[in-house]
Amino acid sequence: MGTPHSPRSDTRARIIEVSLELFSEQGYEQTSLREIADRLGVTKAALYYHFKTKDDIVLGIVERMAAPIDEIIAWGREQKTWSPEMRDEMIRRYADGMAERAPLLRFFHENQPALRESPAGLAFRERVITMMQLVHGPEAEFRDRLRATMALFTAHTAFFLLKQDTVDGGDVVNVWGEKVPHAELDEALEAAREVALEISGRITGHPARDTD
Amino acid sequence: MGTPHSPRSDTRARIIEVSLELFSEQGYEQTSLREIADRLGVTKAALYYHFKTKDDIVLGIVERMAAPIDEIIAWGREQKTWSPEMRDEMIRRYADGMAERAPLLRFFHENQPALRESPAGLAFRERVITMMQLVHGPEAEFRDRLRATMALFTAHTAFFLLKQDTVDGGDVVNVWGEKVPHAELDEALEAAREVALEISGRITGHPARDTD
Amino acid sequence: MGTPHSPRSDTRARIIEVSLELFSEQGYEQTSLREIADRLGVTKAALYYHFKTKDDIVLGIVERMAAPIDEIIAWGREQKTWSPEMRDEMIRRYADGMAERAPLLRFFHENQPALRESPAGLAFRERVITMMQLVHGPEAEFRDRLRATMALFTAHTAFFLLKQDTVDGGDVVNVWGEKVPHAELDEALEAAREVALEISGRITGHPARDTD
Amino acid sequence: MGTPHSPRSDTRARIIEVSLELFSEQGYEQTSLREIADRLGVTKAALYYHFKTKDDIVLGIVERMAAPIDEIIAWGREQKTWSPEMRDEMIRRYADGMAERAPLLRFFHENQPALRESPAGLAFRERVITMMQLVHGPEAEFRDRLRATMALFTAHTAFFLLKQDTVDGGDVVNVWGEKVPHAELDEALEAAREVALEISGRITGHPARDTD
DNA sequence: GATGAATGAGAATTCATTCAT
DNA sequence: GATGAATGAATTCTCATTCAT
Repeated sequence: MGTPHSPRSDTRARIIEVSLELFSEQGYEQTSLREIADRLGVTKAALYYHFKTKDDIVLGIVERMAAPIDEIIAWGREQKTWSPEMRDEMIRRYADGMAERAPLLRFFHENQPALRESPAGLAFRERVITMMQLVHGPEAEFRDRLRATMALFTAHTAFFLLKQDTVDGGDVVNVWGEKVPHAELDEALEAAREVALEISGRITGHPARDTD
Repeated sequence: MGTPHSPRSDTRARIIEVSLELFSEQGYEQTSLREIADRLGVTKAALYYHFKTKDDIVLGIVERMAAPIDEIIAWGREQKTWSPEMRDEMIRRYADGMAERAPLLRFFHENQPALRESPAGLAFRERVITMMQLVHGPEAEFRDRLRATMALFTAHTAFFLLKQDTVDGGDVVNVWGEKVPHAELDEALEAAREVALEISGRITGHPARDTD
Repeated sequence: MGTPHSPRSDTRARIIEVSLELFSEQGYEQTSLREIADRLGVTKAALYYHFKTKDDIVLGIVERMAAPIDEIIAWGREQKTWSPEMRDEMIRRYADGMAERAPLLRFFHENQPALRESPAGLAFRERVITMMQLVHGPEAEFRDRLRATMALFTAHTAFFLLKQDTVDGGDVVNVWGEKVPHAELDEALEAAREVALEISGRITGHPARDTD
Repeated sequence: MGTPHSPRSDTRARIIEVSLELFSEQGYEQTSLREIADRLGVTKAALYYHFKTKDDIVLGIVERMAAPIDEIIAWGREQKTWSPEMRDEMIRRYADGMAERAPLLRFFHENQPALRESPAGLAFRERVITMMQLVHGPEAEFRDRLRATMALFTAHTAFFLLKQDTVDGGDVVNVWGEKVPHAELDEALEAAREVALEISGRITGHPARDTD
């Protein structure tokens, strides 16, 4: 014990991976279980061995993918009092590693109607709200809450503006239809962090009070 | 006689109204034509008398509802050269009247996967892109384009944060689950305009050049 | 009176014309009333002013188009006794004027399942049977009945083999995909008559007996 | 054990069987998937487990049923040069076993409009054309091509003239409404072969040349 | 002589889900 | 761990037909 001595079924992991990929690209409703199964080279029934329902797959996605966000939240909670420095550090940590987080965020962002009622949707929404509360601090007024929201959104919006629609092999095309050299991607992430901090920088907050 | 002959059947208009309502509340995929027909007290086939396809209803929605946005675009185009004043005026006009525009924006915002390929989706996306270009001006760099995007998003995000999920009769509940007195709504819109202008205020642009 | 002094509605006639055209090209089931109405520049409801049902249009077609066949039948009945000469004259008369008759025959030939039960279908089938009986004469045995059938079929089969699928403007394309110069059409009709007579020529019949 | 394991589910085969039966009796358009499913005692969805589309069922029919025709074609191709003997042997082989082939031929013969564009229709039409080409030999003139067509048609026309519409229990009724004793059926097939050979016998062809 | 608006019935198809093996 | 076969419920859409105007 201690050592994971058998790989067991990595199918579960692959289902999660592929599902997120497809859900994020085409949408939750637009992706059928057959499609997921086909891409994995298994049958639909196999999916049901690992997950009770389609929605349950989403729950699996959240569980496996939300860890980095939970870490940010955990860090935020550790800081006993809210401060502008902590606020900006939250934003920075969120903006960093956006590249890996993007599919998950895109998925939840663009599939609100399908997920609104689902346990997975609720689980995720809760995290987002917590993040925002930590950014704007306790008892914030509407203006600050809005700023916190927009600062966080900015990070992935930047990413979607450069969303990767591969056109004729590997080219990144932005939302305006222009081709984007790969170099710009880093530049964009840099810009995202900057603009997000601009927005969060206006948050006044109540530094004196507790985070919770 | 004397009175202008009333439109023989306003069914078409009512279909558009009800559809937008349902699409915006529940999502495009989650709303079936049966539901729309039922709420209107007609049969599904009646919908097909007025619209060739479900997607065609969305096109109808865009045509009837996008007029105010087209007006803003038209105004923007009239200004022959880009300037910070014009930039902010665009934002102000967009933020005003957000209350009526909200369902349309929410609908497009939350149903991207379903509309991405559709004619209606393209028609709308085009408008959004044009709006953004007018806000950030010609030949803008990524940072400014991102700011323009976020400034516009801020307007309706503010609205969604206060989205009206009637719980137990008529109460407005915000995204954090708090009940919101109606008074706050105006306050929120005011805040939205302010924060949006904060963001757009950072756009440098190239004032010398033409808008197009 | 006596002179047709007002054209009245020629719409009825045009419906019949266009319907036969479409039914013959695409099939009865494959042709919707909307299609017919559209091509005529009227509404579906207008069709119902002139005909009680879709099937009634077919009846109209038969009534207006079957006259030449009725003439052949009438001629056949006038000949009090069956004879090889009369047999061949029937075939010749049938083969002549095939060009105009073709759409009607094609229509009935290719839409059997749809017309089997319909009054129009029965009305037409009756004529065909009568024609065949006149060709093979009374109390014929199966072999002769089969020959009569094939002789008559030959006439329009020849036509279908050269059926007019206009490819890139006016070219006639036969069933083997070859382009056919217009000259060949007359040649084909000539061949049809010849082969049909070859087949009917084998019919022995019972010359002594009455036609009926 | 010992016995070859029986095919797990013969549903696919039964779908093909029943579909051909119904398509041939009532026509392709006139037969709904519900009807097929009902007669099989399964649900419509079960059909979709085995076939992607209604048209795909037809493809299945062709694949399973066209084998005997393919064999005749294969035999024809083996004969390196065309000859009157080969021509007549083709006809004989085609006429034999007409009893089993009849539903398939009737189906394609009477449902041309529905199948014209479909893959299954094309697959079948191709076979028919190949058959005809083998019968009339290479570079035939129109007259001979027409004769080949009619000779082949004769075989199943004979069958349809005696088509089995069971009226009041089991009686065979021909196209003229007469009851037909079962004995006549063999007689009819014999007649069909004879008349078909009469027609093909007139084909001159170009014996010197290759079949292809 | 015709239209605009609507309907009822039914069609093909899709999909998440189940279960015996 | 997974499959093959099947289901039930729904969905979009089409079509002939009706009828008040």
